[in-house]
Amino acid sequence: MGSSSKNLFEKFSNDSLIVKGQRQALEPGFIPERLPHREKEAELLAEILSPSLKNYKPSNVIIFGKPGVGKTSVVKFVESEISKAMQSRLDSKIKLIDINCGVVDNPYGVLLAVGDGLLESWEEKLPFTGWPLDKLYNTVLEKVKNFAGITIVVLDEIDKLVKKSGDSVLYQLLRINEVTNEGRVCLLGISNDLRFTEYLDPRVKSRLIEETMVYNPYNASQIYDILRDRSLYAGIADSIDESAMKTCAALAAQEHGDARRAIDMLRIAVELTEKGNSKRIEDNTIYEAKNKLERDVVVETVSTLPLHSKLVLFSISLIDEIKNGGSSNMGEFYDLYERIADRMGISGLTQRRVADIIGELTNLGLIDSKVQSFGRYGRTTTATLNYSSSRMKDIVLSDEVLGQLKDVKPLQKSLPVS
DNA sequence: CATCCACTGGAATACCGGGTTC
DNA sequence: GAACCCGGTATTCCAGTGGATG
Repeated sequence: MGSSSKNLFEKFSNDSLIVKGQRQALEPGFIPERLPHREKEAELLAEILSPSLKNYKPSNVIIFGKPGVGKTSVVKFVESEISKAMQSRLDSKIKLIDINCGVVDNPYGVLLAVGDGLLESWEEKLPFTGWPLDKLYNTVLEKVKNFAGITIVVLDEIDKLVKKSGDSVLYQLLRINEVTNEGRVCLLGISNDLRFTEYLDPRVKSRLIEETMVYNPYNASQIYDILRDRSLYAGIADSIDESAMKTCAALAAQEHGDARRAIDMLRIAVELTEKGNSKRIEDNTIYEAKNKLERDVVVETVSTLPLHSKLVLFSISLIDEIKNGGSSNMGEFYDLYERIADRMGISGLTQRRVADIIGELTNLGLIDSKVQSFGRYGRTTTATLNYSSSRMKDIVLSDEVLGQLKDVKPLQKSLPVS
């Protein structure tokens, strides 16, 4: 590489022309001290959880709301307030345990996280696999008893956990309070999906959902206030056009009132402006940022796909290409997929599995798919690409292993016109 | 209303990482 | 430390099902 005398990081560490405050205020994980338009929610949640300060078990709570409506922020905020309040009350014993069920979505993992959360500093961590579940459960139970305080378990994206692994862990955690009086467990669930409770056993449901809160999407002016607040933290308020901020808020409001998205857009707009050595963020910077964000999301999701999913996507792209944007059915893309896998010396998955992969790709928004029935002639799943086939191909082919497919063309077999 | 294709749910299998037992 | 137990994950295997059309 270059051997310039400059330090590699020099050009990155220069003071920004735009960001004069905390840059983290524009990052996804940032928890501000103020929560514009969520003050009441934070207060209510604090009220619900307040018995814990007096060593009583608070009601279990579920918070519902679409992505980016401040659920996690409110919870994190209230958590930190509880921690602060605890310091002035020596009589309260509270343990806060955060579990992201998007990452940990199986019973073992959840129990493990609770157990590890209750670990005394000198204790060894629990094994992350190997133990029978009941043994793990019993150790966790012991730890709850030993702690003899209020253990608040926050289950972010709890709907994912339930959809994947059922409600058995929830049942176990809830049961702790019936098995012992030394130490209480309080569950706080956060869910994107209003209907996930349908998957719950009625007994779990009634005990888990003692309180519910529903957070509504933000409207444009609320998002504007949030952006304004963040831009103050980040010290960029002077560098951004009023109308750019409004545009940013309006764009995000259109998409389900997702404040996270608005902040992402703002952050990218800042980065673009810095790269362009410009000093002001204007309307068009926001539009650029929006495009970049969308591109990045597609690249990110496609490039992290498992090999076979990529192959399936690639097959659909190829067919899309030769059909000039047409959709393809299971017969077509499965056939092609098998040939491609064969050519790479990989054994192809069964059609059953590919059907599931189609479902996954559809959930990710990369393709659209639906089952079509042709009556007497059976039925099939048809898939349509949501992005241009050339772009999709490029992204898939950027995979190390898949680069060798650059020259692959689908054999021009009989492709029935739909 | 039978028919046809493949969709679909669930059980079965294989494999992995890691603890436990003797 | 070999053999076995345990739970998780990925995939296959199999049988039952769906639904428009002819």
